[in-house]
Amino acid sequence: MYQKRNALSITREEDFSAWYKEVINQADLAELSETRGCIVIKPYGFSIWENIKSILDNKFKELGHTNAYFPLMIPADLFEKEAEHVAGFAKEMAVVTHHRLEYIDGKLTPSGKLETPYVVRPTSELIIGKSFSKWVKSYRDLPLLINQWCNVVRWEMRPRMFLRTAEFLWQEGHTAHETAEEAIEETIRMHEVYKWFICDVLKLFAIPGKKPAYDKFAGAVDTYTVEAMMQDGKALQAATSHFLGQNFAKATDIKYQDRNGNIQYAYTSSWGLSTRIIGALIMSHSDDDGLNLPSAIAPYHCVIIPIIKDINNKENIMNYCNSIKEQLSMKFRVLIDIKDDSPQNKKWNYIRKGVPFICEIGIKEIENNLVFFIKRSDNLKPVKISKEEFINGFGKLLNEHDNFLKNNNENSCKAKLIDNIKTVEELTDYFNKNNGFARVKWAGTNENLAKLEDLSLSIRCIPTEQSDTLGKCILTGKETTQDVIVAKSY
RNA sequence: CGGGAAGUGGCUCAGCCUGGCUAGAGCACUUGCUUUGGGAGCAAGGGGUCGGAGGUUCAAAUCCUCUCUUCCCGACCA
Repeated sequence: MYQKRNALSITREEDFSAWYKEVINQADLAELSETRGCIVIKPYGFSIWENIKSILDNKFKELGHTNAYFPLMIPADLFEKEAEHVAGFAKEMAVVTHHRLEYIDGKLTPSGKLETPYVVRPTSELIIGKSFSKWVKSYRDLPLLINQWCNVVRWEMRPRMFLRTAEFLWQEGHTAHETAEEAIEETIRMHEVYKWFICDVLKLFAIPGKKPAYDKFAGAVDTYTVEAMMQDGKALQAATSHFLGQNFAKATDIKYQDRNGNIQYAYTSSWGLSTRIIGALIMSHSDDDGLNLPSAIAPYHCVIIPIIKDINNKENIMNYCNSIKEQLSMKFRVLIDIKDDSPQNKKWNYIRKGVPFICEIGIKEIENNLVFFIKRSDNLKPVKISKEEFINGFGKLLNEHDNFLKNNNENSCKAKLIDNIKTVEELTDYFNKNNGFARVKWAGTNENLAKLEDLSLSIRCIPTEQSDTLGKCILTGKETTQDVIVAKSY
């Protein structure tokens, strides 16, 4: 006798953004902090980030990059060197102006004003460029392939957990090259890495492409983006890679002597992925029962809940659980939850945390050499199979889990990917009732962009895969072959 | 940053309009007993000074001013 109910108290249908917060809350990923606009990433949430970090870090190293660390605070005047760059970030910089606190009238007051203020890095092109300028003398020093895992600060006006916080964690890769071709090649290589990570590893639905010129990174020549679609049809910029040309090399004086003995400016690239991707994971795979995680980054692949009704069976049951764990632990992340709590509570907690497989092991399983488990991704389907079958087939089960997530997400997103819109009127019509990605023609000029802004829409990217068919620009009517993706975004 | 809403035990909220007994409820927590394979029940118990500062008043969670924070819409945002 039970009532069918969801693990969360609110559904996506009722209120998507309240649901989003509830998923985070119930899965114990993060909480608001004492500091405005900043979150505390709790252990379970952080272990997801650690898994993300470890996969990407290995990939970066495989491709020849090495990690280094640069200062958190950047002399503010360094930003004067790159006009476009500073214009892009000036409005959201935290500025350090004092180096001391004093009690004045019983209140802690900043004192010791700095001659030159510092900004807390919003990104590190300039400070890293300054180091590069010392490290690069000859073409033999190139390419220089550096990555940094760190935090950055952008004073955002409207914070949202993981999606937009004043401080966030990310990696930023910075490279310097002899030629523009090599720097572009590197930019695209890293763009491809992100595409692989986002689509193949995290199983998100995303469209890779280039940013329109007016929307590229401040100071870049070209920006490549992976635009992921969330369940509500909105776009989330999941990772970007920038070809910086010689702009930052000139600003920070990265010069080298080329093969002919001439002094040249290097060509640079930069690329980054942040904790925002955790927001994308939540908004792509989670459901009304909470989080649902792809195996690559799930803190636990399997949680085993011992069901001990009779204390005399405890040892037998624990031995059985341990033997399953031991055999799976070679390849998989397994937890036996021995906390003193009811098995039902445990189960529903792990459902909300998105553990792919939750096993319940009691005397019935032992007597019949079985494993009872539920599949998180398959509508909490209960399954009973032999212990050997479970252990030997666990890799396959995880694959199924991942495929289920991928297909489920892909199907729901593809339904929101439309390509039959030809006019602003049709666009208005569609977005009045729906959200999604509209693939439309755009001639590439900045005319009439306000028509999109009025609909709270923007050009998310110029997809790498183009249809190469001729059509009329949705904004100007000019003939063009160029396809772009138009959507609302986070 | 503009418009709107809200801050009361860990969480969700009632009380405020019309100031006045000891500030309430549900969930969570603790203890005990009975339970346990689709979210257990009963009983007892612990925990809040009402975001902060100032003001009005004999008296403030309640009225006034300022301030901080959060949420929603927008602008902004690689």
